[in-house]
Amino acid sequence: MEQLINKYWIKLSNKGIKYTRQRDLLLRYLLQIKDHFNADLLYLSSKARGINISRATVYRTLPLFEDCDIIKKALQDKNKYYYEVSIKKEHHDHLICTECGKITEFYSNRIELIQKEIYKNYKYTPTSHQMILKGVCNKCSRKKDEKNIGKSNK
Amino acid sequence: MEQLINKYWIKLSNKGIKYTRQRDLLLRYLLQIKDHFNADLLYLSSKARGINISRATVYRTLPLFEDCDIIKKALQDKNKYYYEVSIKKEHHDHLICTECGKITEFYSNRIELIQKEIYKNYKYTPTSHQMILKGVCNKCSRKKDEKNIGKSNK
DNA sequence: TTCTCTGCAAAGAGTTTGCAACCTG
DNA sequence: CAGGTTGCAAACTCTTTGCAGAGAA
Repeated sequence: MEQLINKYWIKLSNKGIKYTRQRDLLLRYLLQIKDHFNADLLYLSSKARGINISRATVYRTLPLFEDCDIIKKALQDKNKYYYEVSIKKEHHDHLICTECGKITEFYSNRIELIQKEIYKNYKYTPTSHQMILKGVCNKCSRKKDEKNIGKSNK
Repeated sequence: MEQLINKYWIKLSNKGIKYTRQRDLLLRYLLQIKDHFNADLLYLSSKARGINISRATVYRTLPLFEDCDIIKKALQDKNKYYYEVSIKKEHHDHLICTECGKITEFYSNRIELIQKEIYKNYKYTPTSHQMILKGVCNKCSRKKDEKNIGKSNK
C-alpha cells in the first residue's frame, strides 16, 4: 500500500503537483474504495470519516489524479460523473440500472474486438474507451412489474 | 409530414396531453432536425427562428414527447442530455468525440447480439439500450498531435 | 367552466472559480 | 520566499418547480 502511494506521489511530483495533507488523505482514502464514486460522495464520506477537506479541493484534486492515471472517469449518470480507481483491473465495461443507479461491471472480449474495429472504421482514437449499457436491473424490474399490476386495475 | 404530425397528436391526445400552439410548434420544429439536440439548444434555436416558447416549456415538453416515443434520449455528455427523433432509423449506437462533441452514429449487428446476451446474463431489462463509445475524432486527433509537437520542444 | 399549460423567476443539483490566507519546496 | 494550494462563498450550467394568469376541451 505505502509502496503504491509512493509510486503515485512520484508520478504526481513529476507533473509538478505538490504534496499536501489533503491530497494525500484523499489518495489514501480512494485507493481503498472498491466501487465507483463521484466527487460529492467522496467529499461527504471522507468528511464522515473525519478527513477534513473541502468540497472544492475534492473537485480540484480528482482531475489531477485522473491526469496521472490513478483514477478514471468510468461513466456518467443523472448528470453526475463517476470515477473508479485505475489499477489492477482489466479493461471492462459498465451496465447501469436506470432505476436504482446500480453499476455492474462486465467484460466481453468480442466486444473489445468489435469496438476496435469501429474506432478504426470511423477514424476515432479511443480515449475513455468505455461502453455503457443502460437498463433496468433484476430487482428494479420486479418492483416495476408489481407497480404496473397495481396500476392496471384503475 | 402533416400526416405524421397528426399521428403524433393522436398519440399525445390519447395520453391526455392537450394540444397547444407551443407544443405543436416544437413538434414540427424538432421533426425537421436531423442531428441530436438538447433542450437548451432547442430553446435557443427555436427562439432564433421566431418561435415563441419559454425554456421551461421546452424542458417540460420533451419528456412528454419521449413518453410517446416521438423522441428519445440518445446520450449524455458534459452534463447535458441529448435527444434524437425516434422515427425511421434502425437501432444504432453512438460514437462521441470527447474533444469537439461530434456525434457519429454506427450500427453493428454483432454488438446487438452480444448486448442481448449481456443483458440476459446479468438479468437486466434493456431500456435505453444504447452503447456509447467515447474517443477523439480524426479532426481533433490531428489538432492534438500538432499541439503536442509544438509542446515537445519545451 | 374546469383543469391543464404557459412564462416567469426562483430554486436545485452538480460543478467551477475568485480571492485571501496558508503551506510546500 | 515564491508560487502552488486551500477553504469559503459566490458564480455558473443545466434542469426543475411554484405560482398566477392564459388557454384548451
